[in-house]
Amino acid sequence: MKRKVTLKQIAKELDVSISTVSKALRNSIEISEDTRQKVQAFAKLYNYRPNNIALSLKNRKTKTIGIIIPEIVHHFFSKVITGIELVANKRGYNVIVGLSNESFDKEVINMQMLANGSIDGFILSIAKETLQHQDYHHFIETINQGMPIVMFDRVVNEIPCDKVIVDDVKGAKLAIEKLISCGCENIAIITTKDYVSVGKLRTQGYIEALEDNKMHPKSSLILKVDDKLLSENQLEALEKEIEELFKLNKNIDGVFAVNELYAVTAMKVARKLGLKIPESLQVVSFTDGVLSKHSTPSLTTVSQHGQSIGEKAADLLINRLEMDEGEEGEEEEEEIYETVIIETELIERESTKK
Amino acid sequence: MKRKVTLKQIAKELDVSISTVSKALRNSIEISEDTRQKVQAFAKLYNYRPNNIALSLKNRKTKTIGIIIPEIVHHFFSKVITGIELVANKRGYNVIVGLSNESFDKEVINMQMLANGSIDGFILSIAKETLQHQDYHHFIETINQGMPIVMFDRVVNEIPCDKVIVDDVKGAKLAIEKLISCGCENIAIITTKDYVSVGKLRTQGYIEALEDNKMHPKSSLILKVDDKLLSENQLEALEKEIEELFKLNKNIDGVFAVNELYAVTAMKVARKLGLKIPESLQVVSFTDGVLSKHSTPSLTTVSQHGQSIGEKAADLLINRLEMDEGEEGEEEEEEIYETVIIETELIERESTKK
DNA sequence: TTGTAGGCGTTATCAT
DNA sequence: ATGATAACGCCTACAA
Repeated sequence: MKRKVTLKQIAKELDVSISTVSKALRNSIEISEDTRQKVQAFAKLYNYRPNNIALSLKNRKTKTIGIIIPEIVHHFFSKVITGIELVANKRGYNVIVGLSNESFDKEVINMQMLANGSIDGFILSIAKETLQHQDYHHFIETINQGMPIVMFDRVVNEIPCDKVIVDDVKGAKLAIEKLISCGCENIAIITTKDYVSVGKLRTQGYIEALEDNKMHPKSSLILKVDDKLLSENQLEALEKEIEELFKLNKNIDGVFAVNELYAVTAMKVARKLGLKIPESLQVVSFTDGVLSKHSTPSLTTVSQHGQSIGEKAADLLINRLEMDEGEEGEEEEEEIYETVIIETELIERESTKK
Repeated sequence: MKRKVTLKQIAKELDVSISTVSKALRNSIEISEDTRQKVQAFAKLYNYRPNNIALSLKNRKTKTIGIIIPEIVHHFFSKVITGIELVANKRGYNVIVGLSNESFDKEVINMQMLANGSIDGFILSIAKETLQHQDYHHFIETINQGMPIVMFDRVVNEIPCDKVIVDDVKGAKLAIEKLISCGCENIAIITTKDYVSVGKLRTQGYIEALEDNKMHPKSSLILKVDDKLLSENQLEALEKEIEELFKLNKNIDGVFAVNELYAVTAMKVARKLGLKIPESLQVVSFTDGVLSKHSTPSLTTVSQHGQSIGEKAADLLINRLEMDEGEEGEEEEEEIYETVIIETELIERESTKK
């Protein structure tokens, strides 16, 4: 097995100095045509490739991006990664992934592991636990050390960094307006407890949309599910809560669910109760994933364009990284951070009327 | 913004040598209690962390694992990543992800990017295109350079490396036997063209299981779908092919689909044709993902245990990496490679009878 | 045209 | 008990 060949070895083999080899390979005009040829031929033969680690150390930049997300088995997050990877690779960067698993500690540890030189900057979405603790010191510290962060989806305003989000309020309004325009008069929402920021915002959009249309939001139609029911796989409990909702409010003719799983489960319960979709009950969901497309009936959803979010986040981060290059030491120069809003889109399928 | 502090800076600040600082931080007994305290206090204050890149360069190992998979927006692959990440982190490794997007070129490029020092070893699943070209030189080269590879799921025997696979034949038999034991007499299979290795193996399992039970596999019941229909999002075409299958074979009472999407689509078509599931048609699918769990009816599936696959792959790789440590140069010592088979499991849900 | 030396941050070995 | 030096692999300013 031929170990990876280095400049040094080539130099020794060809009996020239290391710097000659280095220059020859970079086609420096300082080097004679002759040796250049010789070196390049040899390098090609032995399949020489500069060692990334050495380059990183020398250039003080790794050309890799650290991603920290709560979980990867999740359509939205994997779409985002796809987007990040796409533009990262296009711009010569690699992507290293850490999972927080919704845990504060794992988020902190993972960030520390990566922040010690392994990466140039972070793209991340905050863990639920961190959101609850409201402890953001690890983000602040990372940023203070000169490592830029771009947050997406689950962000928090007080952190000075670029952000890419979806207008959850607006997206929810899109959904509700669709239901209203299709004749719904008693629209329920299935959402999460308020500490999940996106759940809260979508609920807010629901309420605003109703009010905009002179309809009165009724608290009995707002079901705030404990999202542990989701993560801990307690489908039955979720079904029971939803069934209760329907039974206590027989006049429900529209449902807005803040995620696919709630939507699919609501449809299941509804079917069990004899409701026809979309004839007697219409359903719209947030988050456009696999379930929506392949459920029966397929779901009308508000798409967040996860991939676009990833692409934008990567561009923001890399722009900042490469911007910094010019002005290394120039202390505290009134950084301006951007918050990009990716437009949501209503994707109409079979769970609503035309 | 206080840049990351280095040994050098601490040394200067405290007016000692770099090596003293280094030793003090590692609690060397060579250093006086006094200076040790002083250095450690200072280091803590400035939140000193050794630079990973420098360590990697010095130790010639990065403590990171490169993953190359065809795509990440895919329940199975993200489960595998979860598994890899879990044990990698536990054993002090990071994980860097590259997507081949099923393309040969991207697979090669991604591997090259990572193989130049960024990682210690690969865990990968081969791109479809590579499987078709049957061009595996990039794997061979990587291995020859002393960088171990662990392949999972889509593997190819001729490459000398550890492998983690599922017994696709056996898994398929599990599915067919379930259908037979539930009274099915005309079982169709919806599978892929043969160049997709797992599709081929599952088809083989289907045929063997039928023969084992003295039933005659009929070619009219074997639908080999061009898997481009899947990736290019041409659901209608898929539906049409399946509808055709049902119409030409009215007596079908069981369907085995080699993936969730085929299964869900088959159920959709069946429902359209007025077939009741599971009363008049039973369905079993390979690959246990989100769709199976949340479709209506929920799907009986053969679970591949993606997370276990990932965990096992990571353990195999890290074991090999840490084994190598002892015997660096010891040339060609009759490497023994392992192929681990992760057992499949039948998960019974509503699409089959009890 | 080629080579030397220094440095990126660390650690290990060998002085002092 | 502390420090100088070399090395990991690469690049580059400067010297020859």
